[in-house]
Amino acid sequence: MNKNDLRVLKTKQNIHLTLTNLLKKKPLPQIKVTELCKLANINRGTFYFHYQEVGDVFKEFFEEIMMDLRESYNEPYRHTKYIEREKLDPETVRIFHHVQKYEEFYRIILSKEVSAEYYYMLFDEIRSILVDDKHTNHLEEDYLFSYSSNAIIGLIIEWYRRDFQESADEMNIHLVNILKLY
Amino acid sequence: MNKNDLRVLKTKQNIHLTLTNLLKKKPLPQIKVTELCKLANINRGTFYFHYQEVGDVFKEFFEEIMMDLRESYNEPYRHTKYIEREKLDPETVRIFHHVQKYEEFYRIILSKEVSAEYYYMLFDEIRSILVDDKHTNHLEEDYLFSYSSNAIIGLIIEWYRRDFQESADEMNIHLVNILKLY
DNA sequence: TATTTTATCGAACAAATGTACATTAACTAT
DNA sequence: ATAGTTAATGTACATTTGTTCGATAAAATA
Repeated sequence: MNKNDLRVLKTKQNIHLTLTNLLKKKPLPQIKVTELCKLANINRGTFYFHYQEVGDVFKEFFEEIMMDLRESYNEPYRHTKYIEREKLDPETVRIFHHVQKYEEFYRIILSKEVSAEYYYMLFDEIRSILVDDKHTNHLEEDYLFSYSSNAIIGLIIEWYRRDFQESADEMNIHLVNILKLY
Repeated sequence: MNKNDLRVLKTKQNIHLTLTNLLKKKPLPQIKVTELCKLANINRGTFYFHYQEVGDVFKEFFEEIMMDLRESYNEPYRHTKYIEREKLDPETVRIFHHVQKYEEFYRIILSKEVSAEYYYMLFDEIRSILVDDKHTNHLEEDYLFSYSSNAIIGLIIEWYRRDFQESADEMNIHLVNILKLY
């Protein structure tokens, strides 16, 4: 299977587009392979040639989102000459803006109906970003990274459950307050 | 459907036992309704009379675990609205001991293959424990609760990924160190 | 004990899954 | 432009799902 083959590109692009449209109408777990293929006008065997389940298509969207997440985090560092930081400065955190940008996707990622796999993909991404900031093999800090990463996701979960009504800037303020006060 | 009917009790007990045995052989998502019913010697229609999917049976196990969690969650969380550093005593934090007690279940709950629903059930339980003694409608603290709850789950995730090799007491030390040092 | 209630069974059904294979059409490389 | 490659198709099949329904056996109740 050559991913540069025009037929493959065309098929995948077709599937991506169809899934995007379907996601506007119904939640991910309710979208069947049969339905997706019928709407995309491709053979069901073709789908199984590329993927195992509908969730695998969504994972390809996920990759792009995680790239943007990483870029969002590094963004403030590009505009400062003080690259070395002892700690994450909440005021420079862009993660909430990133979530807002991909709000519709995060509504799916954070919904309880989907596989937990997406959650852990998000967790791993945030965690590795924190780790990259400060290289260490110390066990205590390994736990700290998992603690901090998931704490931030905890804020995102709360934000999601409040239907993203607050702005990303307000979320940053929440984070700063929590870190300063407690 | 009368849950006190002996036939119901017998059927559910049968299904519970069969699922427990199956979980020793294969992960939850691979267990089919058909397979479960065949082994339990019950009609598939009977299963659908009580549940919608295999995961619903697992949720009944979950209820018991969450009850034990609530009982295990003693000081220093009970009388504080957040994790207060000064009052932390590793001896009094029982959540890691609780996880260790139900280790085999948490291996399922925290596995990426299952539905995210279990994760949020755990999240909600821990969060409500934090909230219970401090009734407040203050927005800032709502976020703090979600932040703290998920931070602790972050530690449990890291522990799970290290195959629960450390003791519950050692996990307590990690938690205390993180709260004191950072 | 007799009567009523209802959980369970067995069978049937449409729909979706997952896989397999020969054929066809689209693409690549020369 | 041609030949070789392979993605995509169409078809088939066994399995699972989710639901329905009448019959039956087991339980509740009086």
